[in-house]
Amino acid sequence: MSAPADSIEIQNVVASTGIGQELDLEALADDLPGADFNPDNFPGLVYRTQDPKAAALIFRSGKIVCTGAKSIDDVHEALGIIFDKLRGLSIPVDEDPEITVQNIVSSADLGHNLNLNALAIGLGLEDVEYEPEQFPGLVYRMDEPEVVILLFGSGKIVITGGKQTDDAETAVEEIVKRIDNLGLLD
Amino acid sequence: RLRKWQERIRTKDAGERNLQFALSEIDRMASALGVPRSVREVASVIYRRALNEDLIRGRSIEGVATSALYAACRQEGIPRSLDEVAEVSRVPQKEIGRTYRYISQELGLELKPVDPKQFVPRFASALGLSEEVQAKATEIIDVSAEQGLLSGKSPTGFAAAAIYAASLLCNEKKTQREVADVAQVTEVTIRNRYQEQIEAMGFR
DNA sequence: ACGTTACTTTGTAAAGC
DNA sequence: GCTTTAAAAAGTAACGT
Repeated sequence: MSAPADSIEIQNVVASTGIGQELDLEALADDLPGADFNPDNFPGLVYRTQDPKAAALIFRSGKIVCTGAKSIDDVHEALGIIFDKLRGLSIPVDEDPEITVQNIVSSADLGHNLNLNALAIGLGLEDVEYEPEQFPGLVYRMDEPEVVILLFGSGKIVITGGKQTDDAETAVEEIVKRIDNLGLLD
Repeated sequence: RLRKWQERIRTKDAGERNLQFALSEIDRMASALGVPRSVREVASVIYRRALNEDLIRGRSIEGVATSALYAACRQEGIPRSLDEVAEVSRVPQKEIGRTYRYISQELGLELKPVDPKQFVPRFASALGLSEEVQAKATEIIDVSAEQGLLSGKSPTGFAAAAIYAASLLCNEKKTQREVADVAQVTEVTIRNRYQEQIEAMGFR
């Protein structure tokens, strides 16, 4: 018996932090190999780490957004690399900058095909957005935990909007319950 | 005082002109789409509700008017695809879709997903196909939807494939290109849905 | 008729228009 | 609202061969 919750895989973690120091992004763009900085398009400088793979958006204020990491540990590792790189450029970086997880995106597999039409009506049209002409997934906004779940006909799902590691697991257990109660888990 | 009053009148006049503009646009688009007067009236009601609930702030009048018409078509059971609605509107399809989702949610329209069968009479008659083909296409949609093939699929593509399959089965063959043109989907989509549907029907 | 690439949806922070 | 970044899901579309 493989529970759907066991199939959960974190796909992306978004976090924010700050070094407590203003930055000259023009100079940083020259000193950081591989940095992308197009102030006309976007005010942040984009810097990618290879291991772990992640992308950081670095702003003039010293605030940083890290995205693309596969775990919270990877977020800390990637940001640690960036902090050290900045220190290597003689930029003062706070001792242990606070890192806040803002969003965790996970995928999972319910192990059954889903009738999305029946599910849209069963879960309640007021809480559901299902417009297959525009997107093949059914969008379900859950209150507890406060996450958004995308459900597909294959039974594969995406859970996003959570800030805690166990939000996805709680959400999967809850959605399975609700679908099962509707008799829509084949 | 006087200035305040003049502004109220000016605002009221502007609001009145905007409403008239929106309603005339709904009328124009409805005519271009060939939908009955009843649908225009439903669209007008939806637009006025959106106006009363202040849903237009931050959105274009034309976008809300177009979305109201799109919603009205669905509510009345004679849906137009977003592509078709976008063709007669000056608002991009993406914005119509986004605005529709917003007003639908805010007004609690709770419209059920579009049923592919609702496109069959219109697409089939545009292709000059008989009642027999329409009945067959409807049957194909029912059978394949019951077998779970509809989830996530575009209603127009699903209907187009069923009409293509039915035209073959009834010896009134239309090419994939002809069906694709009236349904505004690609031949690739018709091919993919068609393969699944004939298998669901037990043909091969 | 393939294969590849790219766009649709969800969430989230950042600074500025 | 928009701009940018990341990742998954599955469908659709538009390329080129």
